[in-house]
Amino acid sequence: MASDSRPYHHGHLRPALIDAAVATVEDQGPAATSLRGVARRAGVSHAAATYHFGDKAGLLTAVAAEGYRRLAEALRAEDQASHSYLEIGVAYVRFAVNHRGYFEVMYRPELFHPQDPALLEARAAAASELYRGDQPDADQMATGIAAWALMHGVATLWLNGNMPPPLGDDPEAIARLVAKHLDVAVPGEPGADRLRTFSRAETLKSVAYPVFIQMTSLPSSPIRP
Amino acid sequence: MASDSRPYHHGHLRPALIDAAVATVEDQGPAATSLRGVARRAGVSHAAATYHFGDKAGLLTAVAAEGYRRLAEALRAEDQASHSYLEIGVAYVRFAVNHRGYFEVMYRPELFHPQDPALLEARAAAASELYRGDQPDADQMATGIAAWALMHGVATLWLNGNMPPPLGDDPEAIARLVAKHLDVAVPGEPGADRLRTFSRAETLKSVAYPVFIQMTSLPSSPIRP
DNA sequence: CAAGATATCTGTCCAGTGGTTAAATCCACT
DNA sequence: AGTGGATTTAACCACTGGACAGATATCTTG
Repeated sequence: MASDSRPYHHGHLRPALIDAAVATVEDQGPAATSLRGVARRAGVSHAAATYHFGDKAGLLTAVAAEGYRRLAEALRAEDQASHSYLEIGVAYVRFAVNHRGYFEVMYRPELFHPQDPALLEARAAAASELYRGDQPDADQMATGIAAWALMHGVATLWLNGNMPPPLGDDPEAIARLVAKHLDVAVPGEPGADRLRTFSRAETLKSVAYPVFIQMTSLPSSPIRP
Repeated sequence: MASDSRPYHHGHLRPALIDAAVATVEDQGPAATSLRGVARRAGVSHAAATYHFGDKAGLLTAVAAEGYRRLAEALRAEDQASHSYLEIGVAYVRFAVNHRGYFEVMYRPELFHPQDPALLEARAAAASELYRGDQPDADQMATGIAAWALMHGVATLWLNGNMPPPLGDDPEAIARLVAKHLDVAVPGEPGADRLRTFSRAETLKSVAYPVFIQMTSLPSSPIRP
C-alpha cells in the first residue's frame, strides 16, 4: 500500500531520510552533505525533510541518535560474544569504519543539536544498557578514558587517512596492535599488576562502561557559544 | 604604506585571510565557515579571496599547511625545552586546544585539497625537521602510533565536549593522567622492561618521530573518491 | 459513507553561498 | 606620462537552507 509508483505519501520517510543522509555522508563527506541532496536521494522535496526534522541540524541529530543506538548494540553484541575488553575496543573501531556515515556525524557536535532530548535519551539508553554497577572513581575513569581515547584516536586517524601505510589496511588489526601498548591497570588497585594488558573480561564492567555512562552526562559541549 | 584608510591593495591579504579563516573556524566551527564570511572579516570581497587561493578548499589547504608548520614548531620547541616524550604528547594536546582553528581543519581532509604540493611540503618539512634517524620497523611504528592515537583521541574527545566532567577542565592534565596508561615498550627490544612509562627522552627519536615522518608519506586519504 | 480534521508532502519564495568572469583600480617600471 | 601586470571589485550563475501557503492523502467521527 505504499510502493506502487511513487505514491504521494512515502510511508516511511523519516527512516528513509536518515538512511539517505548516512549514505550521503558516506560517499560525499559531512561537509558536502546538503539537506536538499538528501531529500533528492530519497525522492522527495527538501521541504518534506524539513517537515520531519525541522532543519538540517535536526536531520543530523536524528542520524547521531540512531548512531548511538547502533554503536551501543554493536558493543553489547561484542560483549556477549567474546567477553573481551580488547574486542570491545576493536568493535568500536570496526563500527567507526563500517558505519562511518553515523560515526562522522556523532562526533561533530557542530553539525547537530547537542541538547536534543531524543539524542540524549539515545545516549542514556545506550549507557544504561551497558552500565550496571557503581559510579567509577577518578582512577577508574582515567583508565577508561585512556582506552576510549586510544580506540577513538585509531578510528579517527584511520578515517582521516593518517595511518602510515606500512601498518596495513586493516583497521581492526591496527587496533589490536596498538592496544598492546595500553596498560589498563588501575593504579593502587589490588591485582593491578596482573591486568597489564587490554584483554581481561573482568575489567569490562569496572573500566569501560563507567566511562560510557559518564559520557552521557554530557558536558554540554564547550565548543560553540 | 599599507594602513592609511583602507587602501585598495591590502598588502598582506594572503596571511590576513588565513588568520581570518582560523579565527572564523575558532568561533563558528568548520561547518559554519564560509569563504564570504572570511573575506568579510578581512574586509575584502570574496572574489579577492578566490584570487589568492583558487577556491574555498584552497584557503583551507593553506590553513592546514600553516597548521602543520606551527604544530611542528610547537613540538620541536617542547622537545628542546623538556626532552620529555610525555611532554611532547602533552604539547600535541595543547596545540589542538589552543589552536583549534588550525587543528580542526588539519584533520578534516574533506575540507581541503589533500594532495596540494604546498601542504605536502609543509608536512614533509615538519617531519624532516623532527626526524633524524633510521626508518622504524613495524613494532616501533606501532608503538609510535599508539602514542599518537592516544593523544589524538584525548585532543579530539576534548574538543568535541566528550570528556567526562569529573576529569576536570584542564586538557593537559587529562593528557598526563591518561598517558600513565600507555606502555611505550617496544616488544622484543632490549631494555623494553624499563621503558614502561611515557617519559623517557631516549625513546623520542626512535618512536615518536618515525611515526611523524611516516605520516608525511601520505596514504592519499582513502576517504573520498 | 460523508465530512471535517489532521498528517504529510509539494511549489514557491527569500537571503546567503561558492564560483566564474569582466571590468576597475592601483603599482612598478620605463 | 603611460603601459603592463597584479590585485581587487562588481555583476552574474546555480545552488543551499529555511519559511510559508497550499495541495494531497489519511484518519477520525458522525
